[in-house]
Amino acid sequence: MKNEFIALVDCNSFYCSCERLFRPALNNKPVIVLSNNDGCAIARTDEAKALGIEMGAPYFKIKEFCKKNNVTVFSSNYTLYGDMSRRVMTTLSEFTPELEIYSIDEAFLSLQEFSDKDLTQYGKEIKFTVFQHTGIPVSVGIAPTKVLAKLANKLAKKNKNLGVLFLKNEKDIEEALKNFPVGDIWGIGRQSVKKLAEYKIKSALNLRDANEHIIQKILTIQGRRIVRELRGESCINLELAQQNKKQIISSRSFGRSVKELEELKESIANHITSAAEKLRRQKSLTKSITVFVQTNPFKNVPQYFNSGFINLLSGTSNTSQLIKCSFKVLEEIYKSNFEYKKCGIMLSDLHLKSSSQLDLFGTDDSEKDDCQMQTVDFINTIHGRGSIKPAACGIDQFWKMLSLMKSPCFTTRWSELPHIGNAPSGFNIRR
DNA sequence: TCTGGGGTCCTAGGACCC
DNA sequence: TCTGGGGTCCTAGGACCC
Repeated sequence: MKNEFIALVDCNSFYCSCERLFRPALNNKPVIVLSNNDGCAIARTDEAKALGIEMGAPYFKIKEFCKKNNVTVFSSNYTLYGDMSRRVMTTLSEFTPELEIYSIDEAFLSLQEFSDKDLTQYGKEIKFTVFQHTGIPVSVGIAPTKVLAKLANKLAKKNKNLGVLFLKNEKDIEEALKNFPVGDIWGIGRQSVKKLAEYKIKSALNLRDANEHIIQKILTIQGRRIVRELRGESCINLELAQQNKKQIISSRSFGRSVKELEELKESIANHITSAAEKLRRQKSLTKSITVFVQTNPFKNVPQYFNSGFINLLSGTSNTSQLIKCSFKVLEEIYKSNFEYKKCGIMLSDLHLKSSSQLDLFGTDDSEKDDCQMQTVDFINTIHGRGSIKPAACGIDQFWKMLSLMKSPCFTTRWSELPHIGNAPSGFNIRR
């Protein structure tokens, strides 16, 4: 076996841990964080899991239960989580020259340069330092491949006291795979579990020892890669550079049902505005805009789901132009007399602005447009997101989502900073 | 009353070409 | 009247992830 190892560091119940930072009285208590619109539970502390609250449980179904069991409930506060994530990742980058930020609460670290170290000890150091710097508890899994590191991390999470697991040789790996359900492996979802069950493949060890060709037939090339990774052969590389997005989606459910075209337009304009900001941030242009609208599938009312798209001759990242195009599509797919619950947009066919071609017959307003957009982005950076935006976005935003239990943006807004002497009970003032 | 949102990769199948 | 075969490109949809 090669002497190269990868660590996966994963924050424990990340969103809940962020909320707890400022309410230490909630330590060791059940806490959950809800999705947008206060729809369902998307993060749970161990105490909440122990009470039987499932991932994705609709809040309206567990509301009473939470009240009865003193579960503290938060709406999601992505500004806070994003900021804490940045701090965690900065700390992690001190431990390796090669870091892949995999998601808001997870990162892979190449430990190639440290193979002479005691990696269990190194894992403990990582865990301790992240906690010291940010207050966020993490678990660390270390193994020869990404799939095995993910697996080690899951096992590390079960061992609260240590929270670090290093699979250093064949024996450790075999031991870990033996009782590990195949469905808990990274990349094996529900459909794959069903297919594998037909071949009596139930544990990670079964999968590792299965015939590669058969696995490729039933799970495509991705499945085959997983088998190899389980055998300790690395075939999923670390992605060190932040990749540009290949598509940008913005969509959201409404706080209430929406019927009028004008109302949908306002929402679509907002989606376009935020997607276009992201597009400009990565210095790209889009050539294809998709718009979709949808009624509430959980409600017993006439259902309608439709989407349409428009292809542009030349790429753009200009918000006004994108709004104009999206309205055209929306008008085509809109039908009156439906109660809409959700709508959204997708920008695809993205390419770097530097490599774009001009529309042969179009007039080139791009310089003027660029200047205007740069000014808008600049003002919003200085004065906060949404300080200025197109009139089409509306002002009162009646359709806006619910977020009734949101914590303040402690770390990113001066106005929401905790005050000494005026703090809620159990408040922790941090530097 | 109340069920998230944003992404990627892979494959099958159609369109088209020679 | 004949009703091939191989190649490429594109897209929709499935599956999966956090």
